[in-house]
Amino acid sequence: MDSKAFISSLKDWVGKEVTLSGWLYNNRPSGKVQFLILRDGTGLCQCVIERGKIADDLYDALSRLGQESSLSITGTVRAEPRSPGGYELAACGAQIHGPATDYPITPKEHGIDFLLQNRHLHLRSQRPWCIGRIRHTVIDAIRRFFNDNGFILVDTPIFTTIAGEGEQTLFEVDYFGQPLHLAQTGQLYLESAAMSFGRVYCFGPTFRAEKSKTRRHLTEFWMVEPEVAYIDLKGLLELAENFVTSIVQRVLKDNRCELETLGADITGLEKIVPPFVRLTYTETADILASQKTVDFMARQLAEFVDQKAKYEKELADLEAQEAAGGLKKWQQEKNARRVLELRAEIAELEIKIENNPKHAQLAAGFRWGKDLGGSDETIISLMHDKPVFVTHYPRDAKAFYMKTDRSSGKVVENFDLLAPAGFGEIIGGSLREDDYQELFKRIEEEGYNPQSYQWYLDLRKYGSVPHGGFGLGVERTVAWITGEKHIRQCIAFPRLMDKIYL
RNA sequence: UCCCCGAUAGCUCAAUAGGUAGAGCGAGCGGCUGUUAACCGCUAGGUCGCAGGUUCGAGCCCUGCUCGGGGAGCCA
Repeated sequence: MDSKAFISSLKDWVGKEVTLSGWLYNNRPSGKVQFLILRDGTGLCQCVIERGKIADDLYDALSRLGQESSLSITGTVRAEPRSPGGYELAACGAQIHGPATDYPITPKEHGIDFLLQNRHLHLRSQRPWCIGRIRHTVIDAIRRFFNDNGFILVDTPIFTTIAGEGEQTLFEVDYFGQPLHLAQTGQLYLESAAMSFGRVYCFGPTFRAEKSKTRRHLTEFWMVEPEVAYIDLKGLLELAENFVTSIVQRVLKDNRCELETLGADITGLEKIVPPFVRLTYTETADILASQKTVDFMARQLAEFVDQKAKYEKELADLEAQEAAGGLKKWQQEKNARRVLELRAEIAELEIKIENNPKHAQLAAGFRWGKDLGGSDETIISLMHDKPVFVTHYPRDAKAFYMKTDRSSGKVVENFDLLAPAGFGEIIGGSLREDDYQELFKRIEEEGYNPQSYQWYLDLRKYGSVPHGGFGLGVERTVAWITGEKHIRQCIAFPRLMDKIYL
């Protein structure tokens, strides 16, 4: 008797006969035995097919089967360290469902454009699979954290009339003849819900028409936003650090295997526990313009140059070996692979070497009053191995709804959270201006029409309370945790500036 | 909107100083009892992004365009 099983639970089936259904990941046939790697969505398993144990014509059909053909294999489970998941299947039967030929994505390297053109298939590959599973954990941890801490979920509208940040980064839509735009934040709606439930959060897609072609930007991304009544900035920072810590700890617990496959910095993630670093904007500005940063950037540059020289030497050595000849075929192959890796690393370093002086110059020229740029955030986050809160930005550089710090008048009670090791911003948040007159003034200063904000102003008219919240970008969080360089890999179907593949 | 880089076989990349295009993978066929992006042999596969120009001769040099990558601004 055989039973249906999933690869992730094979440890419970050792010695028993089961049927696995999935897709062919790779096949290594030989005359008398073939090793067939099956993936079923829960993992990879090596299936051993011996000639004689199954019908000859089935054996031959299997050996000719193309990558990603769908099939079921029946066999006995046994522990086998040489199999990807630690267990293998000694096959006694198989059924081919959908043979595939010429699957475009091979086990070799591909360029990013090709992979995005084939994103519908690329999702089956190891890296997207690992990242997708971690994303699932991150989202589950987010919901659990808020649900377990007394937050009520409020779904805010996607078609909206109201702008959170500046007015220029919105996607306009024609709503039965009326111009509307896609939500770039649920925050303003959430503030009114917080006055009902006390602690609320919203979680959904967010749309921004920013023309940013960088590895940190998508035009459609997922953001979770908590909003809390009766909270001060100190409380908000504590909430944020407990929140981020809970996400990281959950991934460490549930997805260690995926993190290892991806080559993520697990020891770095293990350091993510409260308290995080706290800096004010003013302190940050001083650091950026200081000799410390000049030295830091110089040291970074020297490291890059040094590393590049090392890679170049290795590359030259490999090429010399190649030219000398006499290498075994497999050694040539291995070298060729390393050469590709080295070229990619060198290209990456060249970009860093090129950007370093520009970023150093931007930092050195930093003057109080400017918003922190992406490169400035990178520098600060590179200096720490824990997340960094930067608080109290200049009022003029920030959105109208942020609460002016009453002790200075020039800064707002806000914060950004920078993920460590150079990743940069994953959270932006603030206390909200809760005084009617102050808020009205700010709306006018920004040139907005107060009438559009009538209901928002109402919240300050009827029982206003100190309150605040923040937004965490899911893809950025996933990219930081997984060590993925580009956030387009952290969502199944990314929307990029000027580009939608599928 | 601005700055930098790139486009050669289905894929990833080579082509020294301008001299009529190569490798690996993938595909097809054959071989191999345990492989780990297996290995060995053979076969097929290219209008060098597009349009001009320089030259006896252009993948390589020049101009324009298209597409892609990275970065600045802005931000999650």
